Amino acid sequence: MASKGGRVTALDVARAANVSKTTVSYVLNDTPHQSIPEETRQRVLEAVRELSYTPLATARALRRGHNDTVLLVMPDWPLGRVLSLVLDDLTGELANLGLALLMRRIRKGQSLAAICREVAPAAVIALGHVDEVEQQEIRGAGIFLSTAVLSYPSSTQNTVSVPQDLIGSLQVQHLAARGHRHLGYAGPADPRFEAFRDLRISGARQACQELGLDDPDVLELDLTLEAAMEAVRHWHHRTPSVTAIIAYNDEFAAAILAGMRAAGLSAPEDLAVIGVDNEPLAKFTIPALTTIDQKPDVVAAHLAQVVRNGISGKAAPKAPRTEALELVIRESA
Amino acid sequence: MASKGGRVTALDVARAANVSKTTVSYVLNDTPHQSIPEETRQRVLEAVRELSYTPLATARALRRGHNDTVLLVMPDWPLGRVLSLVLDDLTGELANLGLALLMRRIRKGQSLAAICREVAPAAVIALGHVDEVEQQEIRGAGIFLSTAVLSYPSSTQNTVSVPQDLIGSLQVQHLAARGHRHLGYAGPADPRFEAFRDLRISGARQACQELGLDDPDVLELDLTLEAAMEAVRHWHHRTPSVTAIIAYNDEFAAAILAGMRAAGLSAPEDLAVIGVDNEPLAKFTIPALTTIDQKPDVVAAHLAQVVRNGISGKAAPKAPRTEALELVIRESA
DNA sequence: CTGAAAGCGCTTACAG
DNA sequence: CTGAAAGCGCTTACAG
Repeated sequence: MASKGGRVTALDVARAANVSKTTVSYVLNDTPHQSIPEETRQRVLEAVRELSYTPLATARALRRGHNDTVLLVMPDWPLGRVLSLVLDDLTGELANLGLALLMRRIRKGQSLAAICREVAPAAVIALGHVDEVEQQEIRGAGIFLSTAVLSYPSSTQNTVSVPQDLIGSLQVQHLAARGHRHLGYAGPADPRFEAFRDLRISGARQACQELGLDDPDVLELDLTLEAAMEAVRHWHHRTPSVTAIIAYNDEFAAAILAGMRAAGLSAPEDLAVIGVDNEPLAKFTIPALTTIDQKPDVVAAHLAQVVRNGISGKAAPKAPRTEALELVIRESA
Repeated sequence: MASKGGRVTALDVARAANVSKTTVSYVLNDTPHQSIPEETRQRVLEAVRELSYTPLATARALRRGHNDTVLLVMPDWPLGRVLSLVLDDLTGELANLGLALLMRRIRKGQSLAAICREVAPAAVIALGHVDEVEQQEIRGAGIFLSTAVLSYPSSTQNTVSVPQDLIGSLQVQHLAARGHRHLGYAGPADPRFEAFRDLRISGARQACQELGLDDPDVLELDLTLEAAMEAVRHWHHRTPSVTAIIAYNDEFAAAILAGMRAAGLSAPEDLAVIGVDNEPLAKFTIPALTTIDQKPDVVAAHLAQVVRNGISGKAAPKAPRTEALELVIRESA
């Protein structure tokens, strides 16, 4: 069946259908401004089916100048729960656009532009910061869109950012609404979380200012029961004593809850606690954890929309701010 | 600089270095059995640097017959924590082999073989079952290796399976060692978890038989406090009363713990509980959760090894069984 | 040691 | 309405 080497090519289909490769291509791509008689069309499709022909993506990509992938470039970040869920949804959204997700880790010092030149994707989603020069280079190099930066304040064009600062401020707003005036912040020391942490803390700080609260008492701690107990004691015995804790995420929140219990305190009376992420276990902590859900489906849908618009040259859609975030009130605060 | 269209090609480099494209390619690929004088070599590399030349992956792929990606095909499974971690590690491992991970969702009825023909990846990792015919087709179609099936009993060639049945049996073994004779099983009703759940349950069943325990009392429940309370009451009031619960994962385990607390029971005295996954919050439940950790790094390393061997035509390495699993003993069982 | 040339499988002006 | 031909940018026998 195949001409040689086993692979079925457009030429094989053309022969079988008694047309030229050109016609095969026109039919398969629904090329506009071509009028192909239904009868011919059917003959081609029949041959395609008959021979189980699948166009080779690399050949098409070489010709077109770019392939049907969205390159996702990840720095050394741990692939956390929320990001995983976003990617999960995103693969589905992109599939609807005929695109697959190509994941690549990028190491410090590697040039994103070089990777883009190599891969020639339809679009790029870069996690983390991309400097102006590289952005220029990428946008200039191909016609392809380069989009997105997760988690950073939206400084640049086509930036998708999950508003980390807003997370911090939502946490504070909820605690303030519950009457808390003196807040503590429990976050990680690990530099890999730095970017996220600093944005969240700064959002919290700003909200405190706006609401006339004290600046939160920030503590960096390890995720151990001992560290949590110590932190809890520190906050509880301070003057004026801290009455509510903003946790970097549910993990820290759960640690604080466990630390409180070990220290003989109970939430939310002695100390209220609010987390971030709405981890699956969060509703089963005791007391059940109040937290901020970053809606992965909203983020993924927006990301896909940005890519779609970018590829077709349209302006980026308005980024969700509060829409991507949901306060989940349970018992801990 | 570039000949036209903006893109710098091997020809531009060749001109700049005063050699032919052939030589450029030889230098860049370290083609064996070629003896290129150091001086020429340097001249080429210098030109490459000068022009910021990056070979176009699609062109190379077209020529070679396959590209430098590993196609990861996912069925409709939710991308859970463990799988995310595996993928996270895997991207790093594959990067070391010069491969990127291409994620594609596959819908029921879509032909995996067709996707492979389209993408022409260096290797395929298919999650879920792939029938024999398609396996043949994929292996036959290209020279590329098709590998892996997560979670299924290793029936076929090149199969990587995280031994789900072993998870169930490890859970039972631990509970039995603690003196429990009458066990309950708490699992999901959602059919998307069916494959995993059934394997885990069957592993648990088998272990019970081998150890002379009763068959576990399996309950399917929703992840709500109410459902958990009801289940707890059911097990507690049964005759003979169940004394330990095997949970499908930490989420179910945490639900059971919360249900127990709501029902006035305490773990592990009234009912011991063991989970699976070692979720980040698991060490902060009260009491801290005993669980089975599926070591994502071990699984990822093995997966990468399978791919590496497959590509170079070597036999698949022995699959980890117990090595990929670790019993994490805390307080709940 | 080096280069001219073929060819991987597509798409798309262009000519009829 | 249809096809012959060029060309996307590589790699690799092959010939010198």
